[in-house]
Amino acid sequence: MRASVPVTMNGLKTACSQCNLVELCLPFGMSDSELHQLDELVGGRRKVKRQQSLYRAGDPFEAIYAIRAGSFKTDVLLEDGRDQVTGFQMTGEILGLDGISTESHSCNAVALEDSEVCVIPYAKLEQLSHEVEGLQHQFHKVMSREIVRDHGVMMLLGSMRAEERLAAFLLNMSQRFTARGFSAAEFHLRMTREEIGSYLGLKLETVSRAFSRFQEEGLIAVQQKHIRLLDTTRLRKLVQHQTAGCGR
Amino acid sequence: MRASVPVTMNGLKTACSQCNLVELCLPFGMSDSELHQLDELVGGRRKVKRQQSLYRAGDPFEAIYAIRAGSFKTDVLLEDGRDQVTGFQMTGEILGLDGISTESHSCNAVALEDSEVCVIPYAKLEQLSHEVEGLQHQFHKVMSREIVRDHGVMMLLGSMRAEERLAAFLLNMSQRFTARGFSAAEFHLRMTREEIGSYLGLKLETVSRAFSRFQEEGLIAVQQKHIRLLDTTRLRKLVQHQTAGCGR
DNA sequence: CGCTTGCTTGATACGTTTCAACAGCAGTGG
DNA sequence: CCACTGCTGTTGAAACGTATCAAGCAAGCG
Repeated sequence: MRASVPVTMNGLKTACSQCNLVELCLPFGMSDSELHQLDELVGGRRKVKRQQSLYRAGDPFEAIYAIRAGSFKTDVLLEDGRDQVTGFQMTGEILGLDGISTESHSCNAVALEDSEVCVIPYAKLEQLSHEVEGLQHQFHKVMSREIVRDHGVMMLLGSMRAEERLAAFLLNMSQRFTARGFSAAEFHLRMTREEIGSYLGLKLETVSRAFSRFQEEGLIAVQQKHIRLLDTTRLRKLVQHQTAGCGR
Repeated sequence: MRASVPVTMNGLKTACSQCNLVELCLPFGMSDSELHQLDELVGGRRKVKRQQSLYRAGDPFEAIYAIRAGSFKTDVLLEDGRDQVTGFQMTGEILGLDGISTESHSCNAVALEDSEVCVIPYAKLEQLSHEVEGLQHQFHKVMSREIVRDHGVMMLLGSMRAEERLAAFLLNMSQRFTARGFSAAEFHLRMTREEIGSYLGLKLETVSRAFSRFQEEGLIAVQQKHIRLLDTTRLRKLVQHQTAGCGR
């Protein structure tokens, strides 16, 4: 067993075994003894200020990142200026998996608020995967989960209407806040209407209108970025396309 | 080194070292010696007839599949009957990665023509990943590539118009046929207009109209499912949104 | 305080869906 | 062999949802 645990400049331990996010993060489900074997996994921490990027498309791929605090968005840019937000990430979630395939990142990861990540050098992850039973499997699960989530977004973008998309988005957010010990019914969105719109394949005005409509109908209470879900049952029904339906 | 190589009922070898699809498939980039270590990887082959499914959403996850011959689509179904094609897969591509996360499949994989896959038991893959340097990394690349591809589809669904989507689809198809040694300019689509539409987030009529429009403008020649690309340059420009653009 | 940024709301324009009719082709069976 | 049937694809006209353009409001900040 190792004697020392890596320490950041500010003196904080970076060991997974000391982290309270284990059950949300890469080491989920691993035994205590396995957890201690991961002490070396994290190369260090990195702070990222709001609006700054953790990595940009084209950057060489060297590490993946576990969000320790704060939140991020990932987006892809087209030459003509259009961009598409491909996801929002919260604490415990893993960033940078897109980089493995070409050894350079294919999207930008931008902090939505002042944030901090654990840097997990990919070489170290591969190496430890050989030694620590369970790490490999857990890592595969993380990647697979990202694929499944992306399929969900494709479903949303490909076959839902504006209000259904927003309802699905809000319920997804609520569920993820809940998993982190926050209120399921009341939360603060860190992203702008434009970013939500980009993620949902809508213009910001459409997002705004959908918010207003939900509020009129008593489904939610909106105050800028602060959201309260008032009727999750009806919200859930919306996603499943109760409405007679036509248009797109 | 092993003496015997697994053999299917019809007497065909299932070893990757004997397969002509290596450079498209999971073992891509591996050394000859590594390749021989993979002889045990493939548990067997399985034939899937047109319209039949390789696995269905909810099925327990046990193996991933490498397409040996033929092609597939994957799709997700919503309770209300709507479905979304999440991808089309060709020879050498890997199916079933979505199942790792929850240990059960989250989508359906349906053969677009009579096809055959190599069954790769996931337990065996995990085990061999420990032994064979390079397999683990290659597998990660395959998963990462799927994530990157999905982001591309999200971009397409979220911020392109009908004709841009179809152009992107055709160019993608062309590129994949080329990688398999087929003509880049002339190919046969295995999927219906409805399936293309579902994948692109459009109705089949819209897909049909876009095909007709491309034909009128001399970009392509369409005969049912047989497509000839006549002007890939202009097709490529279309994707990059040359058109002034409004609407969605 | 004026400035900027993010959000809301309205009127109009546009692209895609919807509904509907029809054509082409394959498979079936009289 | 040729109706018959079902499936896939094409095309047109109208309806609908979302984008666009534009104006105004609220909040945050130097």
